[in-house]
Amino acid sequence: MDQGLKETLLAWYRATARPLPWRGEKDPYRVLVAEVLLQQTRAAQAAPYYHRFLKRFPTLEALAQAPLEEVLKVWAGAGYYARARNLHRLAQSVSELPRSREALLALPGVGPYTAAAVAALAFGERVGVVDGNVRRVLARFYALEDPSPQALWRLADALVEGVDPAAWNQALMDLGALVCTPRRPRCGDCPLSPSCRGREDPGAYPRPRRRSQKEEVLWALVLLGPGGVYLEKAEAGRYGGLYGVPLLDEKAFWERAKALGVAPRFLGQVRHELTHRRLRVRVWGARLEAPLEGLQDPSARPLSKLTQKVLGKALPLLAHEPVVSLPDAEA
DNA sequence: AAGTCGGGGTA
DNA sequence: TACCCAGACTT
Repeated sequence: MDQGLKETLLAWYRATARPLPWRGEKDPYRVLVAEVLLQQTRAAQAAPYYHRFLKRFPTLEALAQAPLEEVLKVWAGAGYYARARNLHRLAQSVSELPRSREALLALPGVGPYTAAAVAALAFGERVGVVDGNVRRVLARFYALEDPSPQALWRLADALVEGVDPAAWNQALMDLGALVCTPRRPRCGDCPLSPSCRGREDPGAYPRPRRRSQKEEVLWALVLLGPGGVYLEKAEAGRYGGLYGVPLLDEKAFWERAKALGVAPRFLGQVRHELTHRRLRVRVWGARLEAPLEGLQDPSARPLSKLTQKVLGKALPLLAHEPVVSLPDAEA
């Protein structure tokens, strides 16, 4: 790509840039928060969380001093909760963000993309940034069916010569998001189109990755009693750090119901889609008249969207359920 | 290298 | 429905 074409893309960017909340931001902490939120997340989806997060945790120090549960409450709904846990750990591990890509890469939750993005956008380091958009733009421009990450990073680093790193990298990402889209790219509006080797068959570059989606059936136990809903905190792994109703396979579900001494009834089903899983949750519940350790107010805890769906199904039904006496736990 | 981790948008 | 999104970490 010659210098003239780069200038053309930069001019397109100046005229077309999306007015995103973090656009032009130079404060490294705020850039970091944006980049972590943007991992595998569309800009439009990340934007409201970006505002909420920075209002509640305006500085690295404020984040470090907050309890993890508070951090997760702000993150709740955004998905990939390890990002929030890692960001919190990061804040507690350094008092100031390092200024180089190399040093940033050592931080928890900061991989090649985030390290390069913070280095280039906040500190102006001359490094290329490769995200899903840039991968697609470069694969098409150079007609690469299955480019290796190493090849893409080398290309991106080479391309940032002679341009402003912050503007250039964001221009490439915006081009991918607005024009060089995965399907039906708008080649007629693309400033790179005259030199693009993939223009005749953009769908071929890069080759689509197929992913399998597995079915998973889970059983949810919703107990409503004095003091609220029975919630437990998930450990590491899926929904780690968040609160939710017990979500188990069939066998464990009945064991748990027996251990808690409850006789739940079927309330309905909830579907939930993840990238690699198709969850079908059978929702069972009961009302309790006696207090039970673990009954609490769900709105006071960080909850996943899945838990919100399950509660949304169960609570209206349980609210009309007559209070039944607890069966004997030994029965 | 392959699996796992959320949730939502698009064609 | 299938694929993807301003990826990172574990196995």
